[in-house]
Amino acid sequence: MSTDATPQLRADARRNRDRIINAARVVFAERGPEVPMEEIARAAGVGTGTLYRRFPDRDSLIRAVGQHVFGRVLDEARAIAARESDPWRALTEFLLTATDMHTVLRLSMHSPRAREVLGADPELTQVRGELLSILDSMVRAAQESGALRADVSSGDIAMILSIVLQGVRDVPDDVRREAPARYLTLVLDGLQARPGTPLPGRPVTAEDISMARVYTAD
Amino acid sequence: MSTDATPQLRADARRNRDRIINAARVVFAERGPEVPMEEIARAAGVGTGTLYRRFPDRDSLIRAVGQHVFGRVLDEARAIAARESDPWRALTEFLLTATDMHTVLRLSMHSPRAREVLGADPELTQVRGELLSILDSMVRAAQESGALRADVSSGDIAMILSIVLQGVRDVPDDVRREAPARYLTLVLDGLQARPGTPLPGRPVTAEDISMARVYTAD
Amino acid sequence: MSTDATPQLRADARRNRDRIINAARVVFAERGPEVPMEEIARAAGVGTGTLYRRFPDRDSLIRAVGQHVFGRVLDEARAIAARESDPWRALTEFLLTATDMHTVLRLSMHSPRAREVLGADPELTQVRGELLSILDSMVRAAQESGALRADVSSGDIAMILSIVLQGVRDVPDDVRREAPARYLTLVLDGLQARPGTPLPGRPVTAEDISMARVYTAD
Amino acid sequence: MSTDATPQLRADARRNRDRIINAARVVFAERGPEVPMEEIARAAGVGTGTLYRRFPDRDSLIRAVGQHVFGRVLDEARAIAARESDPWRALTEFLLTATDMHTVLRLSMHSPRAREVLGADPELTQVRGELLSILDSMVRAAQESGALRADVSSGDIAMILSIVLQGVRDVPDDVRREAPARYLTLVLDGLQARPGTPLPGRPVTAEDISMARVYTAD
DNA sequence: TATGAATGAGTCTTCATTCAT
DNA sequence: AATGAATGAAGACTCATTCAT
Repeated sequence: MSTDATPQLRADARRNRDRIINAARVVFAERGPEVPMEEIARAAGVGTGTLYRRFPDRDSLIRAVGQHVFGRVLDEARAIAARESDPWRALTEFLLTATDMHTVLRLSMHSPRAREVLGADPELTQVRGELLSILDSMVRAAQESGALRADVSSGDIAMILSIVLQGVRDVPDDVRREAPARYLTLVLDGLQARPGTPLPGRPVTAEDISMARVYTAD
Repeated sequence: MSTDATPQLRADARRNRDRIINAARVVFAERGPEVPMEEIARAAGVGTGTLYRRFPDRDSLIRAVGQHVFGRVLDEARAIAARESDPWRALTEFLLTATDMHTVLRLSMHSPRAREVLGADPELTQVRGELLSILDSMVRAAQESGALRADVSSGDIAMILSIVLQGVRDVPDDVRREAPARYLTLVLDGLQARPGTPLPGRPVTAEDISMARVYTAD
Repeated sequence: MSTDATPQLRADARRNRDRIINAARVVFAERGPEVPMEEIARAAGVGTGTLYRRFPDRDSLIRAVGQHVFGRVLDEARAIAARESDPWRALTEFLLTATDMHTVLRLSMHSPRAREVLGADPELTQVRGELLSILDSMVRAAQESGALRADVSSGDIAMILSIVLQGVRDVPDDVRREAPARYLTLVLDGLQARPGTPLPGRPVTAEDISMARVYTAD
Repeated sequence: MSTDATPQLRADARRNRDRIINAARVVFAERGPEVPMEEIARAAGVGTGTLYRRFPDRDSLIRAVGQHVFGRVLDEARAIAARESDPWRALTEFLLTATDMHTVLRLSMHSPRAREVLGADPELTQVRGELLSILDSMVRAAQESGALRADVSSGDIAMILSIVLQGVRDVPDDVRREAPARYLTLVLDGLQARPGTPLPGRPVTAEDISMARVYTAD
């Protein structure tokens, strides 16, 4: 975990904090970010009072969940960048790994409320920046190696990832589980097209989306 | 418009109904499907009493918006099917047209609540069925013509469409406007790959998603 | 009534507004300014929703009660100033009238909360300013006529009034009812003492208490 | 100190108890008697657990503060009665001393809650009784000596004291500090008026206020 | 014993829906 | 028929008090 803003905490309090974040992650995913706080408390096995002691309001809980998840993605991105020398494989692996890891986030973060809150969090903004910077390196390397078409930029990739991560619902379980990887693979084929169909619009750079929430396309 | 559940209505009442649906479409898009009803009434320029006379509760308003938008997509799909003889062009055009037409819907329908309501509406279910059937014909024809790779099915296409329609936020205006067409084009390149990378999972058929809400991947 | 910030209101809404202010005046007096809002609503014979529609939070209700009561005192002060030519009688009458009229306020306004809220209200600040200015004229005239000792100023009078208006509790009803007039009369005797005992401290002017809440000494 | 309900206590526990009472006295004065218990604990430099070990609930803490302060007034009253032979000077000195000593109490005790709790405490009732009895002697002696007007009784004096002790706020510091002595002096001048203006109401006796809380006119 | 974490009842406040005007 | 006021149930949040560390 890359981010950790809570220095010292009694062992039991620490444990509760973790349980709450995990419960919130799951419950937000299932019921949206407006679920009654009591539901989250119940899922975490604590009283509402404990929930509020740890997170003084809903927004701060949303922030904590966001930081938790983004921190994990960042760790993963760093590991892949360090380990994988082939540029196309690094990019591919990163996208698929992120997909695999964060089925959750794509569900958690759908709401104007969540977007606003996360967008205003400086800690999260920084993590997102680092993530984009790693992605940018991967994209450039893959283009230099000739594996990736030239008319896209790292912002495009981030957006595609975020879009695909939205996921689908109300389909058979196996379909839902496979969907992100399946459609990401399809897009990756499109990204290798040489020459591909001319793309409408212009390449979207990392700067373009520095104001965006990478994984929260909506 | 294909669907219309409210046959006779005085002219002014009719006008109110339309204003409300349009206001709701916009306000749902901007503020999510949980906006206070009063806000919708205000946007429509009517009192809450009038809103409730026309739509007895929030769900019925959500349904009406859904029917309105789906109806327009269906009309368009029929027109394209009738007009376009080249299968790949028909498919492409349909997807891009749907993209263009429904920036709105993708914003409106993100919530467990909306999903449930729309999923339970028989009228909407039927429209969706017709839409899927048209899409299915287009997909088969495109595969027979050799333009479309064989390891996907019409359910895949519907899901991809629904995913891309989710759209993005917090990016420059031109980027947001172009995003659906841009990434759909990219996917279409992937869909033409011969041979493409083997896709994980299995083809998703129209049956698979008959329980799904095509445009509400969330 | 001197202050009225609420222009047009449907007849029934107006009636409810008045009932709420009156109920709040009484209930604040009896139970302090932290009574559950529901209690006030019940006393006014309305639902909590109505209460909140009219006064979006507790503070705005406190403000409304304060304005209501102060407005009535101001009206009375003006009437006395216009009617009474003898300076000492004017002062005396004003103090006793205020006493008589506002048994209520002295009970309503005891709390840091109430003080803060009322102190921050510009409308109320202005009414208080006018009141002080009228009182100041009365005090100067009474001193010029020789009826009032010279070592006090209008701020002193306002403070004394506010102190006496605090009232007492847990005493027989007749005692409580008479207390303000009785002790004010006693003070008035002290105010006529020529020469009186030298007073510790210095005369308190209207400026000194322009930051104070005249009737809310604590 | 006249009253002490907690005989044996380890030195450090004793120290904690005192710190808590003093902190409560101050914090009640500043923030009213409904301040969160945690705030009092913090001001005393202890944990809430310690606070509750010493005082099982808020009421018992209010009682302890009341006993503490009243005890000190009683000690003072006894000393004055023993030391001062001139009746008017004894009365005057007592009133001004009480004023000087208890700026605090007048702030602490403004709330229905506090009143009720203190009124129900037998220990406090007894202290108050002794205090009234001393005051009664002083009043009678002063009237017999001719220094004090005859149309008042000891209950009046107690009430006046309690009223003046309420104090004022939001005025310059020097004014607030001097206010009780200044206005008590004014009243004392009124109390010497021979003949004074006829007072409305009737003399208030010690019996009349035996149910009252001397210092808690509110 | 001192601490501060956990609990949950009590209030405040919002807003979907009903109803008087 | 249209309006906007009234209602009250639902959910957020606070804090007195209890309890594990």
